[in-house]
Amino acid sequence: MDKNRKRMETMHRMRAKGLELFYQKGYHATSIDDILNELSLSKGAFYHHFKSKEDFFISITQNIIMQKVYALLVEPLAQDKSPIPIIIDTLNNALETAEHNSMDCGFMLGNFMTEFKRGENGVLQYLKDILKVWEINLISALKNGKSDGHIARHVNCEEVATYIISSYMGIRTMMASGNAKMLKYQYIQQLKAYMHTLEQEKETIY
Amino acid sequence: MDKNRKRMETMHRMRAKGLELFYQKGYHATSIDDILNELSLSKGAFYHHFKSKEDFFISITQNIIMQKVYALLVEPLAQDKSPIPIIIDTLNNALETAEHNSMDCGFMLGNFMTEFKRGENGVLQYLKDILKVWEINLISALKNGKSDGHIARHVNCEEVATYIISSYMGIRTMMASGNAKMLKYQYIQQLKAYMHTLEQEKETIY
DNA sequence: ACTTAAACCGACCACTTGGTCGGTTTAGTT
DNA sequence: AACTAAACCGACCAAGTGGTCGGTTTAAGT
Repeated sequence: MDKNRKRMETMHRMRAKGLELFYQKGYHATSIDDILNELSLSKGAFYHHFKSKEDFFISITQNIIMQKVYALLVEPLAQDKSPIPIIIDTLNNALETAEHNSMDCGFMLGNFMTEFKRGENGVLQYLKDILKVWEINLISALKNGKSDGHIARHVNCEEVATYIISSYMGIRTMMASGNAKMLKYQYIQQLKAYMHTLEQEKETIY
Repeated sequence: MDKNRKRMETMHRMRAKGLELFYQKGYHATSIDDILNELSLSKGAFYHHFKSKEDFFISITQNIIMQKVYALLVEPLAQDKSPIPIIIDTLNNALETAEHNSMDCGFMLGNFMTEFKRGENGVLQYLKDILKVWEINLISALKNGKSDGHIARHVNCEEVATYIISSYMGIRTMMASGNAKMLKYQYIQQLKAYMHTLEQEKETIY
């Protein structure tokens, strides 16, 4: 079935360009025609593949945004060493990517959560679910670090995960408004300081 | 001139309702008619007082948002004791307000900065300026704390301010998506832990 | 009472929006 | 080559959108 490949290809092109524009200009400020014009595709093609603008966005969320979050923030956590340097490196790398992307517009998940904050809308739940995956994996990495003696026993991993996520979401928003390089440096310095306070004191082990 | 009072009154009603709706639904998703209908005012009245939707929003920014940020985040910093409990209390209080407001939709400044992130737009600058005021006052409070021996000399106040602001912006975004109470608790616990690592060790003074 | 200038009204405009639909092209199947 | 079903086109629509403008009401100054 070559038809099916064509279908997938077209849908993917639409999703990729859709995400690009939604991310740059926001969901409400981006029209379907904006996307279609850049792809030289028609309304007919769009509504053949997606049943509405919202459905389209949800499809982007689950197909592309989810992957990006996994690749950038979740998978790097699965290394077999102390979670403290792992988390620092992961966030540092994520910010690096952002800093050197002149089109960076902040943390996708955070931006869209802000735009879809009004309750009833189904979209918000999908975004929250993805964030939850990150949170769970962060907590899990921290707990493993505790078992392995890298993190002090008194540390509350859930609290730490929340604190890390909040600071990351915030710094990404701030970086999107300019001065990314300095903000990133300042953030990472303090993240390091904070993370190292979670460390198991070496002396107390022996 | 009673005319002038009338003018101010009407403009203020428009701004207040405008901010309410912009904050709830977002700038692009809120039409001028939405605002006007709730106030039983007409397009004519609106464009008599404001030259455009954007001008209207800027006016809201400088008249209301700025005041709110001052009252909630800047002025409380001006107390004559260690900045560590001051900052903790200030943020705790700001989150308290948010938590008990069922209509809470996140950190206004952060939300609007996200929505206006595309450069050219003049609006972003006004928002950034307000955030800058908070930052400067935070730094200043921290530096005073250093002079007064409450904060260790090795602490980099600019970095700390950035880290505090980023975490606050992030947690507000997260709280707007539900579970506010627990998130607030977790955040404050870790904020305390972090802030206390900045403390001047009592022993070293004597 | 009359004037004047504001505050305000609401019909109107050009334009854009998300979405529809009858039709045409394209590519596998027989 | 004929058939079929998909992928795709583009004109069209109703419902808004931000913004305009000629007119009416209101209230202060004289």
